[in-house]
Amino acid sequence: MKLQQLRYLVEVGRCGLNVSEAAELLCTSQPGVSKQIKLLEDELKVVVFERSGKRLSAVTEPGKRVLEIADRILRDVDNIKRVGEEFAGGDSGSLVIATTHTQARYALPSVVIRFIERHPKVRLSMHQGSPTQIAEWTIKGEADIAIATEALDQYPQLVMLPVTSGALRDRSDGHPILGQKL
Amino acid sequence: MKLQQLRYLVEVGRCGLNVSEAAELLCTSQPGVSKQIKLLEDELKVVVFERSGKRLSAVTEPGKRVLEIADRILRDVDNIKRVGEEFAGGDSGSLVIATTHTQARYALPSVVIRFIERHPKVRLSMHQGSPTQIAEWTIKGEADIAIATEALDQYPQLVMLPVTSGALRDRSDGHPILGQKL
DNA sequence: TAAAAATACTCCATAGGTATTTTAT
DNA sequence: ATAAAATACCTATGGAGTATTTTTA
Repeated sequence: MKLQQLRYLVEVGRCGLNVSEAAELLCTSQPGVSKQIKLLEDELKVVVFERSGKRLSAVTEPGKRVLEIADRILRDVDNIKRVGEEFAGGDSGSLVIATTHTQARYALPSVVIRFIERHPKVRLSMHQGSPTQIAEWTIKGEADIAIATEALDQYPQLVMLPVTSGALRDRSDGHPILGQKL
Repeated sequence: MKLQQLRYLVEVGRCGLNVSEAAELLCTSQPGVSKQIKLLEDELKVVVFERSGKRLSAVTEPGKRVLEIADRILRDVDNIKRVGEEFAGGDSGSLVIATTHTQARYALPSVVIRFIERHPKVRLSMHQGSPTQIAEWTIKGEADIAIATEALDQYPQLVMLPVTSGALRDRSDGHPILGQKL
């Protein structure tokens, strides 16, 4: 099994089973993609794509599972490539979090601990206040981000990112800003 | 980046940074392992292993993170290889779970749903009872496994597997029997 | 008939092996 | 003195490209 093969597989899945289109996007040749996909299917002994004659027509049940895992692997490959940048000079500075007492006490501690471990060069500070206060701090630039469950949507000057428990459960690659799971 | 390189990396980590020993276990040559590890370090721009002269002496901080992700990738590679077997003929039959009312209501539903999705050919049935009852059912062979938080350790005829929340959190590859995370 | 997949072949980059040297216990 | 890692070099596998044929929508 080669990582390339997983890339080919996933890209073909994304392109609605159009091998030629996938090859185009991957900057490679169509025969190469066809060949590697077959080799991988042989190795895994799993038919990932149903064929009607020569065209690919559907993703089989086991194929869906294979694509799912392949996708996770490729995301992890991206993660591993980012480790260098994270620990390089760029990953230093300071981050000011404004949040409510509740968040600071319950949701954040575990996240903060991991954030510090992972970004040791970042000076992290937290300011606690009411939802209104933390929003205003963030607007003034006194804080970089505000974390709360209410009131933040009242401020059009702020970009709001949803952090529902559902969204977090579904994102195995972590929150886009926090870079980790809660 | 090649999967082999990740294997080499992880194995060297496991062998206490002894490249020769790792090469032995991997059934390959020491120079090959040394070379591939360097190539990977160059590509990622991450020094994974600290060197004192020619010997490897420690794992760097970013290196720890790389090893962590590499390990996860390799586990997923194993998972993808198992998909074939899971969906092959072997993965059919029936499984009888004996459990308490509490487990059946709270812990198990989500696990059971995923188990059914993943093993569609397995006829799954659940019997609810007291801890004592379910233990006896399992001993008699009326059930295949018993799931409970108490009393099961009283029966020497049963093999007991711990399923504490801590154990589950730490196993990203899932429970040995359930084959998935709770 | 037009677009997409398979087949046939060719090439060359590189993973991995052997032999050897260097270096750290 | 010994065992481990690096270096040098060589070989051969297989990934990827081009050209072509086959197929089905």
